[in-house]
Amino acid sequence: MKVSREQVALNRERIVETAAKLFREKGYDGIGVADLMKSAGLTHGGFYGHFASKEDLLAEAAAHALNKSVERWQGYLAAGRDTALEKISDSYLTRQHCDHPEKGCPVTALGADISRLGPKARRSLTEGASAQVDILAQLMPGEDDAERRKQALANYAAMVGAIVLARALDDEAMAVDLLQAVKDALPG
Amino acid sequence: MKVSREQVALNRERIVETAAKLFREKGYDGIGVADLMKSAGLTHGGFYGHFASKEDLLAEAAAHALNKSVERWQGYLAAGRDTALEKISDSYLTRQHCDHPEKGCPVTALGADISRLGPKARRSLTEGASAQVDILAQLMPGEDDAERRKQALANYAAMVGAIVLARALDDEAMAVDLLQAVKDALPG
DNA sequence: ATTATCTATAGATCTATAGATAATGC
DNA sequence: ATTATCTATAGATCTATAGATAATGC
Repeated sequence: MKVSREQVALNRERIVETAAKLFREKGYDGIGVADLMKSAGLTHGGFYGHFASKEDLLAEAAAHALNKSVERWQGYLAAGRDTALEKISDSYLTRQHCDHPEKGCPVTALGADISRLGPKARRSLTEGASAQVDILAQLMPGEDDAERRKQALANYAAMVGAIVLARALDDEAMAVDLLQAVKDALPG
Repeated sequence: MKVSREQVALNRERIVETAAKLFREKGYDGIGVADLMKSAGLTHGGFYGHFASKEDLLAEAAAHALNKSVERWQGYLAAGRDTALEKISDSYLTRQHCDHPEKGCPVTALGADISRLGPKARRSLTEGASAQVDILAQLMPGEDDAERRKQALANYAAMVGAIVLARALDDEAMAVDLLQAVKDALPG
């Protein structure tokens, strides 16, 4: 039942990607290690050869998902500073994002869970959020870097809050209004 | 072991208040019915005489906590339209609020959990959030009601996002910057 | 007599570990 | 020979229910 080193690496990556999806969809406590490994095509007991604990996996899964998000924003930035903010906002502030947490921003789906967990998971989230704020800061108006970073922080908070709220609301019209209000409040 | 009708009502209220505190502190899945009842000074089995399910209790606990928050904001509003927004922001956008989710805004502590639960819990959150947005709308600049509501929605999202993010961050300085950035972005 | 709370438990989870198995890689 | 994954299980939870108990309120 041993597999090649290459397969080990693929299995580990598969566990991380499955976890990134299922944790965002169901929350940290909403999916167990056994079901998660089953989704990844492996058995329960094999998990602990790859990770020391479920919490360690969350830290890695959050980092993985945040990295992909950061890379996408960097792509928007590289494609042109004048359209990047619009691309970010058009992908982030949508019903599509609300309806698919499993593919969306880990901060909105897992922020509250992570705030109750240990330093590893919180570090992953902090690094991802910092990177996203840094990108936003390059797209903000402002006299100096400090002012642009301040604008980036405030607008990032609004984007995160809009998705958390819109997902929890039982009022479709209000959710749509909320997304639009935050979109229209962005600079530019 | 039967108690008076008055005591029944007090016990029920005690369960709701204990739940409002513990759910916000530990998350919906972070506290069990047995421990919750123990904290309220009752036994596990007694719970199901008061509530049909754990999820029903969350809906009631969230409504209870949101009502208290709404009443506080209404108090600020009644005390003077010119200082109300500052009072709201000074109580909401603080480290104190970040450090004490058990006494804080239920949207920030339970929004992600509630978005995965049934209509009762989501309805409670929607009604509370709507009431808070209505209050904020009265404190926003703008030509007409629609414009003020739009401002209120965007600023409410920023406040919610700031707390969710600041709690999850592993970087004290960044958390403080974030709270200040949202505070400074409020109108007035 | 009614009923709110109690004790006890069913049945289903959960994380983590122990030891067996079998394929890789020296 | 080493080791990645497997099966099986320990031990601790979890929600919800059944039936006993004892105090209220007719």
